[in-house]
Amino acid sequence: MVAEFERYIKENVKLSDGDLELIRSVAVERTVRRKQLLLEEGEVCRHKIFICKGLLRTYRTRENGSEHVMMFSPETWWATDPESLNNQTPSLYYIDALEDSEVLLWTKKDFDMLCAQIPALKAYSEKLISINLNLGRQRIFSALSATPEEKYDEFVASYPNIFARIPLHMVASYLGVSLKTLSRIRQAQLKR
Amino acid sequence: MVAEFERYIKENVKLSDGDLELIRSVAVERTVRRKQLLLEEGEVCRHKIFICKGLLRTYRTRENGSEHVMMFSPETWWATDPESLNNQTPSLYYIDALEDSEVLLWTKKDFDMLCAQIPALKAYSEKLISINLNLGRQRIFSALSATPEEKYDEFVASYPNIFARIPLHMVASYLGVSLKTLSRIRQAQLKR
DNA sequence: TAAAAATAACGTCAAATGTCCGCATTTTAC
DNA sequence: GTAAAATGCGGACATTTGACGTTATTTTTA
Repeated sequence: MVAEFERYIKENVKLSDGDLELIRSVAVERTVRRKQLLLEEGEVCRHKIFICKGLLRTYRTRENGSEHVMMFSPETWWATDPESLNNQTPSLYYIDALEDSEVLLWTKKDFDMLCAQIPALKAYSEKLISINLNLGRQRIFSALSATPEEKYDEFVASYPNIFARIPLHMVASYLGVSLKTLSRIRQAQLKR
Repeated sequence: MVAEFERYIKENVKLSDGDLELIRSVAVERTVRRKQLLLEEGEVCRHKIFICKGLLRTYRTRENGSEHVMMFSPETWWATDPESLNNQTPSLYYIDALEDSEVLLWTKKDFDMLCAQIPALKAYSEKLISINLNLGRQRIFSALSATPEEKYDEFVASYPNIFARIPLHMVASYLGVSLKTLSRIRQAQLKR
């Protein structure tokens, strides 16, 4: 399971063998079964999660119980609730597995230590944050300005790999439209 | 004009007198008239902007010319396009002044230098980024799950100060609803 | 101060969207 | 292997929303 992470991290961060060993030494391996939760609302998020294999979903609910998908995390991506993790406050999010998955976990304490020891990792971590910020902005703009069909097309084009692996009602939830609307869009596109 | 910034920064970052002087020495003061642009689509964003006085708006347009407000920045807030600033790529955004404003500007180069020299500033900058990330997430969740009326109520409650200073059609644009819908909501609330 | 622009409400109408329902098919779990 | 659950389509209906045009009022600008 660690092999996937090694490949990923070597591609993205220039590390000495010692650095890599250090990072690995504080990582915890874990397998997660489909539908299993890694984080629950109200709980304090304890880890940064790297997905070696599988697919995670981060979502949030409203008082009425409706679920709203914030993010999908397939292999070689990360998942966590940074707000809860950094501030040690109860999380508003759920993270669960859409497929049986293999993940690596780091506690905040250990990850902070790693960043302090390994400047290149710290820099990469900052880069990821900045990418996330941009993706978030893009999504807000899309939510404000795009039609449901445009949102759908964007999603399929941006995440073809993920798209094929998740049920449509979760795509709808991610896009902020009803499954009904998504069905209609797909029907209309089929007829062309 | 610098006085506002001094008060702000002293409240939030522990700085030596020398640090403060250094930060000030590379800042450029500028006054902006209402409707004037500080950043235009296609241009590379050159500055981090601190608003001492006034109100800025960051927005983006679609091919059809529609405007979508990403952010309002009143006094003691910041504005910039981090993506364009960091990567020196053409921006997708406009930044303009909704009121006659007074701002301080730092180039990326100078701000990077400041962060390298002053760890406390770097840390604060990171904290701001993380706050922004959380606000972005919150807004996405709201876009996905809230009704127009809930979005409106949230906005008024969260930014009462800003709300009173901007035209309703810009509130509507920020919320991602039409002015018509916003009018209806307000009328309905008046009748209660 | 007068003309022009911006702002926001309102009415009407058509289109888009959501909710609720059932149904068929596939997938999952015991 | 079978029962149960999940998935996704479709119809009917009510509601919401947006587009467009009009008007009144306020604000800006020359």
